[in-house]
Amino acid sequence: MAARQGRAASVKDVAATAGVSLGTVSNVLNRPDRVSAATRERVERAMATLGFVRNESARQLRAGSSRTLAYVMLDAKNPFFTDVAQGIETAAEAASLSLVLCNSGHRAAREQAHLVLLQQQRVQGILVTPVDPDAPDLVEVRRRGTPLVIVDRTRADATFCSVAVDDVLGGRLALEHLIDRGHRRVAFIGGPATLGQVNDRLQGAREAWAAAGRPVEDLVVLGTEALVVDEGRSAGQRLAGLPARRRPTAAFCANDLLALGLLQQAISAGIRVPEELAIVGYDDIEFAGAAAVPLTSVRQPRQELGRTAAELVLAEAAHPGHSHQQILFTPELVARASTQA
Amino acid sequence: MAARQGRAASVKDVAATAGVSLGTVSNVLNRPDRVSAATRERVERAMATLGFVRNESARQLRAGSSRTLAYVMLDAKNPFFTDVAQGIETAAEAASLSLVLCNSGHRAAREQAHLVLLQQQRVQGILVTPVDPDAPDLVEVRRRGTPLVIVDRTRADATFCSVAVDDVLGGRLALEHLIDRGHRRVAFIGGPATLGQVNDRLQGAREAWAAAGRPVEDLVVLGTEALVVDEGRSAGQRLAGLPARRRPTAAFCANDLLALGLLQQAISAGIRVPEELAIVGYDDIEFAGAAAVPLTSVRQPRQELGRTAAELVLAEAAHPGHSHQQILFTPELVARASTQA
DNA sequence: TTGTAGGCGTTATCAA
DNA sequence: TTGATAACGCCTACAA
Repeated sequence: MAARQGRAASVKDVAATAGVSLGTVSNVLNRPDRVSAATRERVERAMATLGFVRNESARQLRAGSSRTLAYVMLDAKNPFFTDVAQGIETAAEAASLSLVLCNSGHRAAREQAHLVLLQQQRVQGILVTPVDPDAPDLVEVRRRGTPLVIVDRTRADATFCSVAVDDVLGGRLALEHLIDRGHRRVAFIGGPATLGQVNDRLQGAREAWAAAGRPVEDLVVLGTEALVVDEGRSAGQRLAGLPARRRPTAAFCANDLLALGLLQQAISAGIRVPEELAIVGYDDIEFAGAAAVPLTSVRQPRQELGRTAAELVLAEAAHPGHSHQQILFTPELVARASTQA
Repeated sequence: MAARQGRAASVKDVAATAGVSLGTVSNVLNRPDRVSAATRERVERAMATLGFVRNESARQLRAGSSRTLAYVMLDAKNPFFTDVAQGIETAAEAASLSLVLCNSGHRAAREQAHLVLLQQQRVQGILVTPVDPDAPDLVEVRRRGTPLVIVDRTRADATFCSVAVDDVLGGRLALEHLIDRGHRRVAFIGGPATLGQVNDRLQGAREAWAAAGRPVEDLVVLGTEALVVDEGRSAGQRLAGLPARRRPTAAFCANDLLALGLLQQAISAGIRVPEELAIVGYDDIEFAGAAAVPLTSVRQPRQELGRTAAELVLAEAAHPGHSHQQILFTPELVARASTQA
């Protein structure tokens, strides 16, 4: 058994069973070339029989810092964030750091608990998609010495590095696409308005609409309680309830879940998509292309977002005095059947 | 600034600036009642100004074990596993442990690397959905002293605790449902056959079919390369290509992604669901209910799976000599529009 | 109530 | 090539 009376085997135990000194064991581990082949083999055999595993806490204590990066996700069940995480992992792997994932699930208290834990673990850097990007907690993290980068949000004051996607531009792209296809009456579906992303997308939509010289009242805004499928469905019902001449021929949804709900409602009500109702979503989640009518959507460069964030946090770790950058990525419209007959 | 010449503030630094001894600082941290209010406040102020953060490595080194549990996921992008993770998190939180998530992404080497790291970190226990449940690596983990429980898989020899769902039963439930609804010719869609889960579901389907006295040849098996949307689509094309009198009136797909692909293909080919083709999926992923035609599916108790696995690993940590249990959960059929006219 | 000392496991330096 | 030793930061007896 590996554990001798409850505690795992240590270098000392290995040294004892191999009949060498503790320093020699350490050399086998860290500079094997300094050890003669014979002793090395004896030590390695001892390690195998004892089931020796290096104690990372002790290493880290000695080294003063860990070899890990952390990402505190806003919602582990949202594919958007898992894609971002994958991008981070790529960069972490390249820097031979390991990545630990934490999930706040939209709960500020949980996020804070994770942040404390991660600082205590002396991670090299923290990436976080915060519940509230303007929370003062984040400043405290950096003051205490851990580099921190904000992902998919931006802070009003520019006191942090951050990477995000230009949601205003995304909204503009969506509407320009619909305008190009000849729609003269369009619905924006999304909410609550307190979400920065929703607002930005709506603002972009309005800008494009105005730029095309269309009257404001022809861009109908339907609010939702949340960005979920159900709300898309009920928005669809409200849409269907409008008098025919006021009814939009196209809808731009603030995310794909809303769009899928809307699509489902339309299909079950016998409304043809895109002939009678064109739909544009946002996020281009995996299921967007797999929907009954494949969904046109605004795609964000998710993996790249993560990769870049990881690089920023490493840069900050290397040069603590560096100046903070707010990087804004450009979204891209992916046209599919839901907007073209 | 927190860091004095690169290194973070330690209890010693706090003691120095507060003008007390190191032991007193430790007491403020761990038994505040033993410290007079006045000194405590002085110490706390010192901590605040220095930006003191406990060093978890040092604590852990002294304590001999960490307060964390780990889950090595097979695929972080699959909602099934994130649900399982959420169940684990619930149990971890209840035991006031924190959970770290790792992702193997179906890569054995990556899984192994994670396992090594986690052992080095002296996590209290490891939960893993392994790339290969019969791999010998897993035995080595336990031999080296870290409790390990297998999630959503079972090992041929019963040398580990494991929690999984009865896939044979799941297959049976799906077919019984279709038989109940009068279908006399049914397709099973799924593959590759090397996946244990696929085989089990097919076996269950066959059992139910035989039990209903239906001829073997009326259960048509359509193989797929993988359990993804695209494969479901192409299976749908093969299905449509069958001569009308040989064409099944219902399909049981080995997972929901296949079912969504099949549904999409059917809708675009103008086949009515469920009137001309009934569809049953498996997993009941979030989008199953949000599909164009809401999908009947076999649901697995995902969160409960995770919760139970966490409890098992904690039990094993508490009683290293305990006997291993293979827990098999019961799936449940969720009937929706895709099978009822 | 506060201070002192020893040790957790690892690594690196220095001496043999 | 190998061995002895000190140090990383924290916690807890035990002593004052």
